[in-house]
Amino acid sequence: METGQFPIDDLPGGLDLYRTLESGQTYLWHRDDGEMYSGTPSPESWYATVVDGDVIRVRTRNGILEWESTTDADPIVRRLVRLEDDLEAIVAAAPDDPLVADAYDAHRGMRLVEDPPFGCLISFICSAQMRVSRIQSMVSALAREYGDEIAFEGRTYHAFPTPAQLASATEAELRELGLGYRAPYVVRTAELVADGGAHPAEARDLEYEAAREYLTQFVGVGDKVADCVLLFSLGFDEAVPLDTWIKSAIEEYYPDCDRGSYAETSRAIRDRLGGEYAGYAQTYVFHHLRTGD
DNA sequence: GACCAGGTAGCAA
DNA sequence: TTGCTACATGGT
Repeated sequence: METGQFPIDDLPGGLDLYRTLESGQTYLWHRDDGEMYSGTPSPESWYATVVDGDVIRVRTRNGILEWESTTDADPIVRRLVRLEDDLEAIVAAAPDDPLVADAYDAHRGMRLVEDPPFGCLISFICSAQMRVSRIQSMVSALAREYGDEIAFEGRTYHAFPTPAQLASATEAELRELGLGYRAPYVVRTAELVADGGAHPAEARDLEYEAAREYLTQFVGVGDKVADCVLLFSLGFDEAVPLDTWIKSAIEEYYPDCDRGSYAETSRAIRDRLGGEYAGYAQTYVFHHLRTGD
């Protein structure tokens, strides 16, 4: 086992793992001590994920971010929870807006995540018309049924399935796991990636709106899911997914940003939320409104 | 038993 | 292009 740590005090803006990993941005982590999204974790509890076959566990205790892994996870942890982000500067540069300010104040230390592209893509295909706790259980089921098992420190972890592993699933099997009408979307998208027809990571090299358009070629991916993948996996911090919560926020707080179409409303709200880091503001507002605190 | 959840595909006009 | 509507499922 390899281990390491980061002093959180050295991170501008800090780090709140609970808010970062249980705010509905990522479904590729789980808490070792029980179910996600059901009560707050104890300070002792670990969050675990599998990246490229390596188990990575993290927790924060006494002002220290600790990790344990099957490999040298230092650079991986930095990337997954975006430790390099100057969160303090991002908050300081946020638009002068009461809702955004309240959201940032209420959830100090929440960072964006950077999920692996394929897992992120499938997660958000599953997310359509679903509550976050159920998305988590659907993604966990996919890992349990189709992903590699990896033993680490007396526990068994499940990697998110590769495109080929997921493409081997049938629609009927995935319906059995409770994916409902998303089942064929997941299978067809996995097949497309497994066959080499396209890969979500290829969107990284494109300009923002072209990248969003690129991602919609995957089955089950519309503008909103595409924005989630751009924001939570591909480094497009300006992406603002227009989900039900943000739409109601637009209706209540930014009615002039409602331009009818997704593309035009997206431009208006991105501009309103500060442009470059609009997605950061969106993630805080989403979490703030959804949790009510 | 409605109503809702980080929406999208398919089709008509 | 834009505007419907069907689509699964579990929790409140």
